[in-house]
Amino acid sequence: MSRLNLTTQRKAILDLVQSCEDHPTAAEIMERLRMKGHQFAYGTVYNSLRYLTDAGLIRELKLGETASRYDGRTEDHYHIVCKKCGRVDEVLSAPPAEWIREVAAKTNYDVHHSQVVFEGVCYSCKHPNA
Amino acid sequence: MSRLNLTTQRKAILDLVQSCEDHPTAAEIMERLRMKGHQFAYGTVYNSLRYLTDAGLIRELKLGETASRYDGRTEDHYHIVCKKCGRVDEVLSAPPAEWIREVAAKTNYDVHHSQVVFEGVCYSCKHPNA
DNA sequence: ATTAAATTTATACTAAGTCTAAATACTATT
DNA sequence: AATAGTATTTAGACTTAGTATAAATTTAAT
Ligand SMILES: [Mn+2]
Ligand SMILES: [Mn+2]
Ligand SMILES: [Zn+2]
Ligand SMILES: [Zn+2]
Repeated sequence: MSRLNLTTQRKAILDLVQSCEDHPTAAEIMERLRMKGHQFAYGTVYNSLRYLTDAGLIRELKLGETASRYDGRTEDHYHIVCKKCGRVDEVLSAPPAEWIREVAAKTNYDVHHSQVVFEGVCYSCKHPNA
Repeated sequence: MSRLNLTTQRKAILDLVQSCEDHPTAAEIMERLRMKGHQFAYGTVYNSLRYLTDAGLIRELKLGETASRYDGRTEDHYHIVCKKCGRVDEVLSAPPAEWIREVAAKTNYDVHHSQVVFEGVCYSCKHPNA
């Protein structure tokens, strides 16, 4: 509940993640920071990503790969992973509220949140002809 | 496409996973095997779990925790994790086909599969009075 | 200017899982 | 049954992603 403290490092990392069209891993973020001339300590990148995630300014995605990915979009949305090329796209339609209610009723849980990862084959991989 | 070869180790691990009411991690599986008097090499447990998963006899669950969990139920179903106590329960209702079709249409993917993990608070954690 | 608190840095460490090479166990063939 | 060939297990080294620690630096407060 302490107020937001955006240091140079945190600001640079936030800017970078927000500017991404994709969903980079921590390693990719470090690489891109280096390309922009920044040189932050390894641990600082991880600390900052956690800080920014906790502050709600970015999102951490666990898509079942070995490494987390990060997302500058903070509104609720989901992802779809191409099992051919690995690209990750946005899924903006939410699961129907009716289904969530059904799950809550059947499991006796208060359902707070759902993480959905679709898997499939993307358009480009489906049509390999340029 | 080679035929199934259930060695002593693989059979013991399969039996154990199928007998579980819960969704144990590899470490928990090793622990339980040891309790039953088995003593398999660390790597063998991992190899066997992969083998059995590839053969479709068990399922690997990636619920966003640090370690994979394993599931003797092979029919399609989902999971809900209690953020208070960590327990993992089954979710047997499938996402509406209509929603999947919508996602496929909007993303231009062939959607093969979806991984859904709900998060919430379980009944016992909601009602802490015995 | 002094002190205190927060952050960064470098580096050590942990946890989960994979890889490798030797030893062992199966299978098929003679 | 002996032999050779293939598959599996084993022990242990290694990898990857991330966390923890302690000293150095920065920032904020008095
Ligand atoms: Mn996204
Ligand atoms: Mn299950
Ligand atoms: Zn693709
Ligand atoms: Zn609970």
